[in-house]
Amino acid sequence: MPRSGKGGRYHHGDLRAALIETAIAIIGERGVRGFSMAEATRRLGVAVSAPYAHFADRDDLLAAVAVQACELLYAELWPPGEATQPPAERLASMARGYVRFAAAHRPLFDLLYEAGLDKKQHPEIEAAERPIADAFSACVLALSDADEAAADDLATAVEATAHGLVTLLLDGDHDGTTVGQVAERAARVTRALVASRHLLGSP
Amino acid sequence: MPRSGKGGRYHHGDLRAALIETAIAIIGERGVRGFSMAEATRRLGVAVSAPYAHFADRDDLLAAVAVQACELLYAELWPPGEATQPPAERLASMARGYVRFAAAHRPLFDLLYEAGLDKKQHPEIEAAERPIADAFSACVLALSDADEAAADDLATAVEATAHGLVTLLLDGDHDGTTVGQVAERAARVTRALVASRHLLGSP
DNA sequence: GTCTATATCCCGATAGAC
DNA sequence: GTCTATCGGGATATAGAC
Repeated sequence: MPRSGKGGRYHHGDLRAALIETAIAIIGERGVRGFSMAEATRRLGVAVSAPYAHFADRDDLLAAVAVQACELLYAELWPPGEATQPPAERLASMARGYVRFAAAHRPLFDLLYEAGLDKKQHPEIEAAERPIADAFSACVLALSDADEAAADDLATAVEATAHGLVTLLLDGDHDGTTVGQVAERAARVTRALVASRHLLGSP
Repeated sequence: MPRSGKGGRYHHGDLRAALIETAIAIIGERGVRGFSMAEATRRLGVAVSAPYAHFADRDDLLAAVAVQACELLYAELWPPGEATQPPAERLASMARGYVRFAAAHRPLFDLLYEAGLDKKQHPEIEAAERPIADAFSACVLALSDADEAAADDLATAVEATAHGLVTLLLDGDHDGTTVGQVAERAARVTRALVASRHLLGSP
């Protein structure tokens, strides 16, 4: 950690990036609600006012972290080279990836679903989420013979299941179950939903 | 609201209950993280120190609210007279009830899954959750020919799906979908999972 | 059981110097 | 772009009177 001595001027190479990194660390330790600008500046050894040269306010910094979270999630869901698999297996693979991402980057996962960020005021987040939804739609449409209503039913079911499994895992209901086991479970449930997708539609 | 005048002594009929009620209201408006003891006392017109005659600290009050939430959820999942339905329908019915509860009592639902309460330090909460898990197990075991592993697979899948659907609904991905529609969706996904439950087991 | 008063701490954000 | 200094606010929790 570069410091130019007590009280001296301090120039970080890239304070903006350092703030995002530190925010992730703090969120990991104390949760989103436990994050504060003050704590971040303390850890970096900069003045409390320094972040405001890079971010308008606390939410603006959290939004930047959220964007990074989306990019990482997308990379985990859609690894290069998987595009050749059949849609059902890609879907199961995405469910696995979702679980793995949440477990490996819990602070980021929590931020996305627990931060209460106003996405209307942070369109960057919506833009970063778009590719994820698109990757999903591609798989699901292929399994529904381009029937959009059926595709939506299946997509919602798979998304909800993966999300729900992760939540239950992270909230401590894991009686010794490992991340890998939960990921496999998500994949199996996804296959089961695909198999009985004809039951998912409205009557 | 009974007040004995500005500055005068104030005796609420049941401050403990009033605090729980007010906490629910505040959580509903500002979320769990937006709740504070100070705000609660302000709304009730009592001194900031008054709650400490009934609760050790902020978490202790939130734990009491969580217990009440569990009782309400249990009542919604297990309405009297439904015990006679076949297990699959009871299960679908519970999924519906879960969605309805979350939508109707969002502050309480959020508290249960977002509060980060240390359940080890609040065994009352675990005790209040027990009946819910038990009601669930009863349905699922009947559908699995008493195969405990299979029962656990199905239970986890159904729980996760209902939970995930609710989360997606509450987090704003409802493009005009109503609570009733999501509840029906949860019921249908549950039936689909029951139908393909043979796919849920580990290989 | 409730009040008044207070101690202690943390936070977000800004102004102005350099 | 970063620092120093500061304002204004809100939080939890305790002590002691009644």
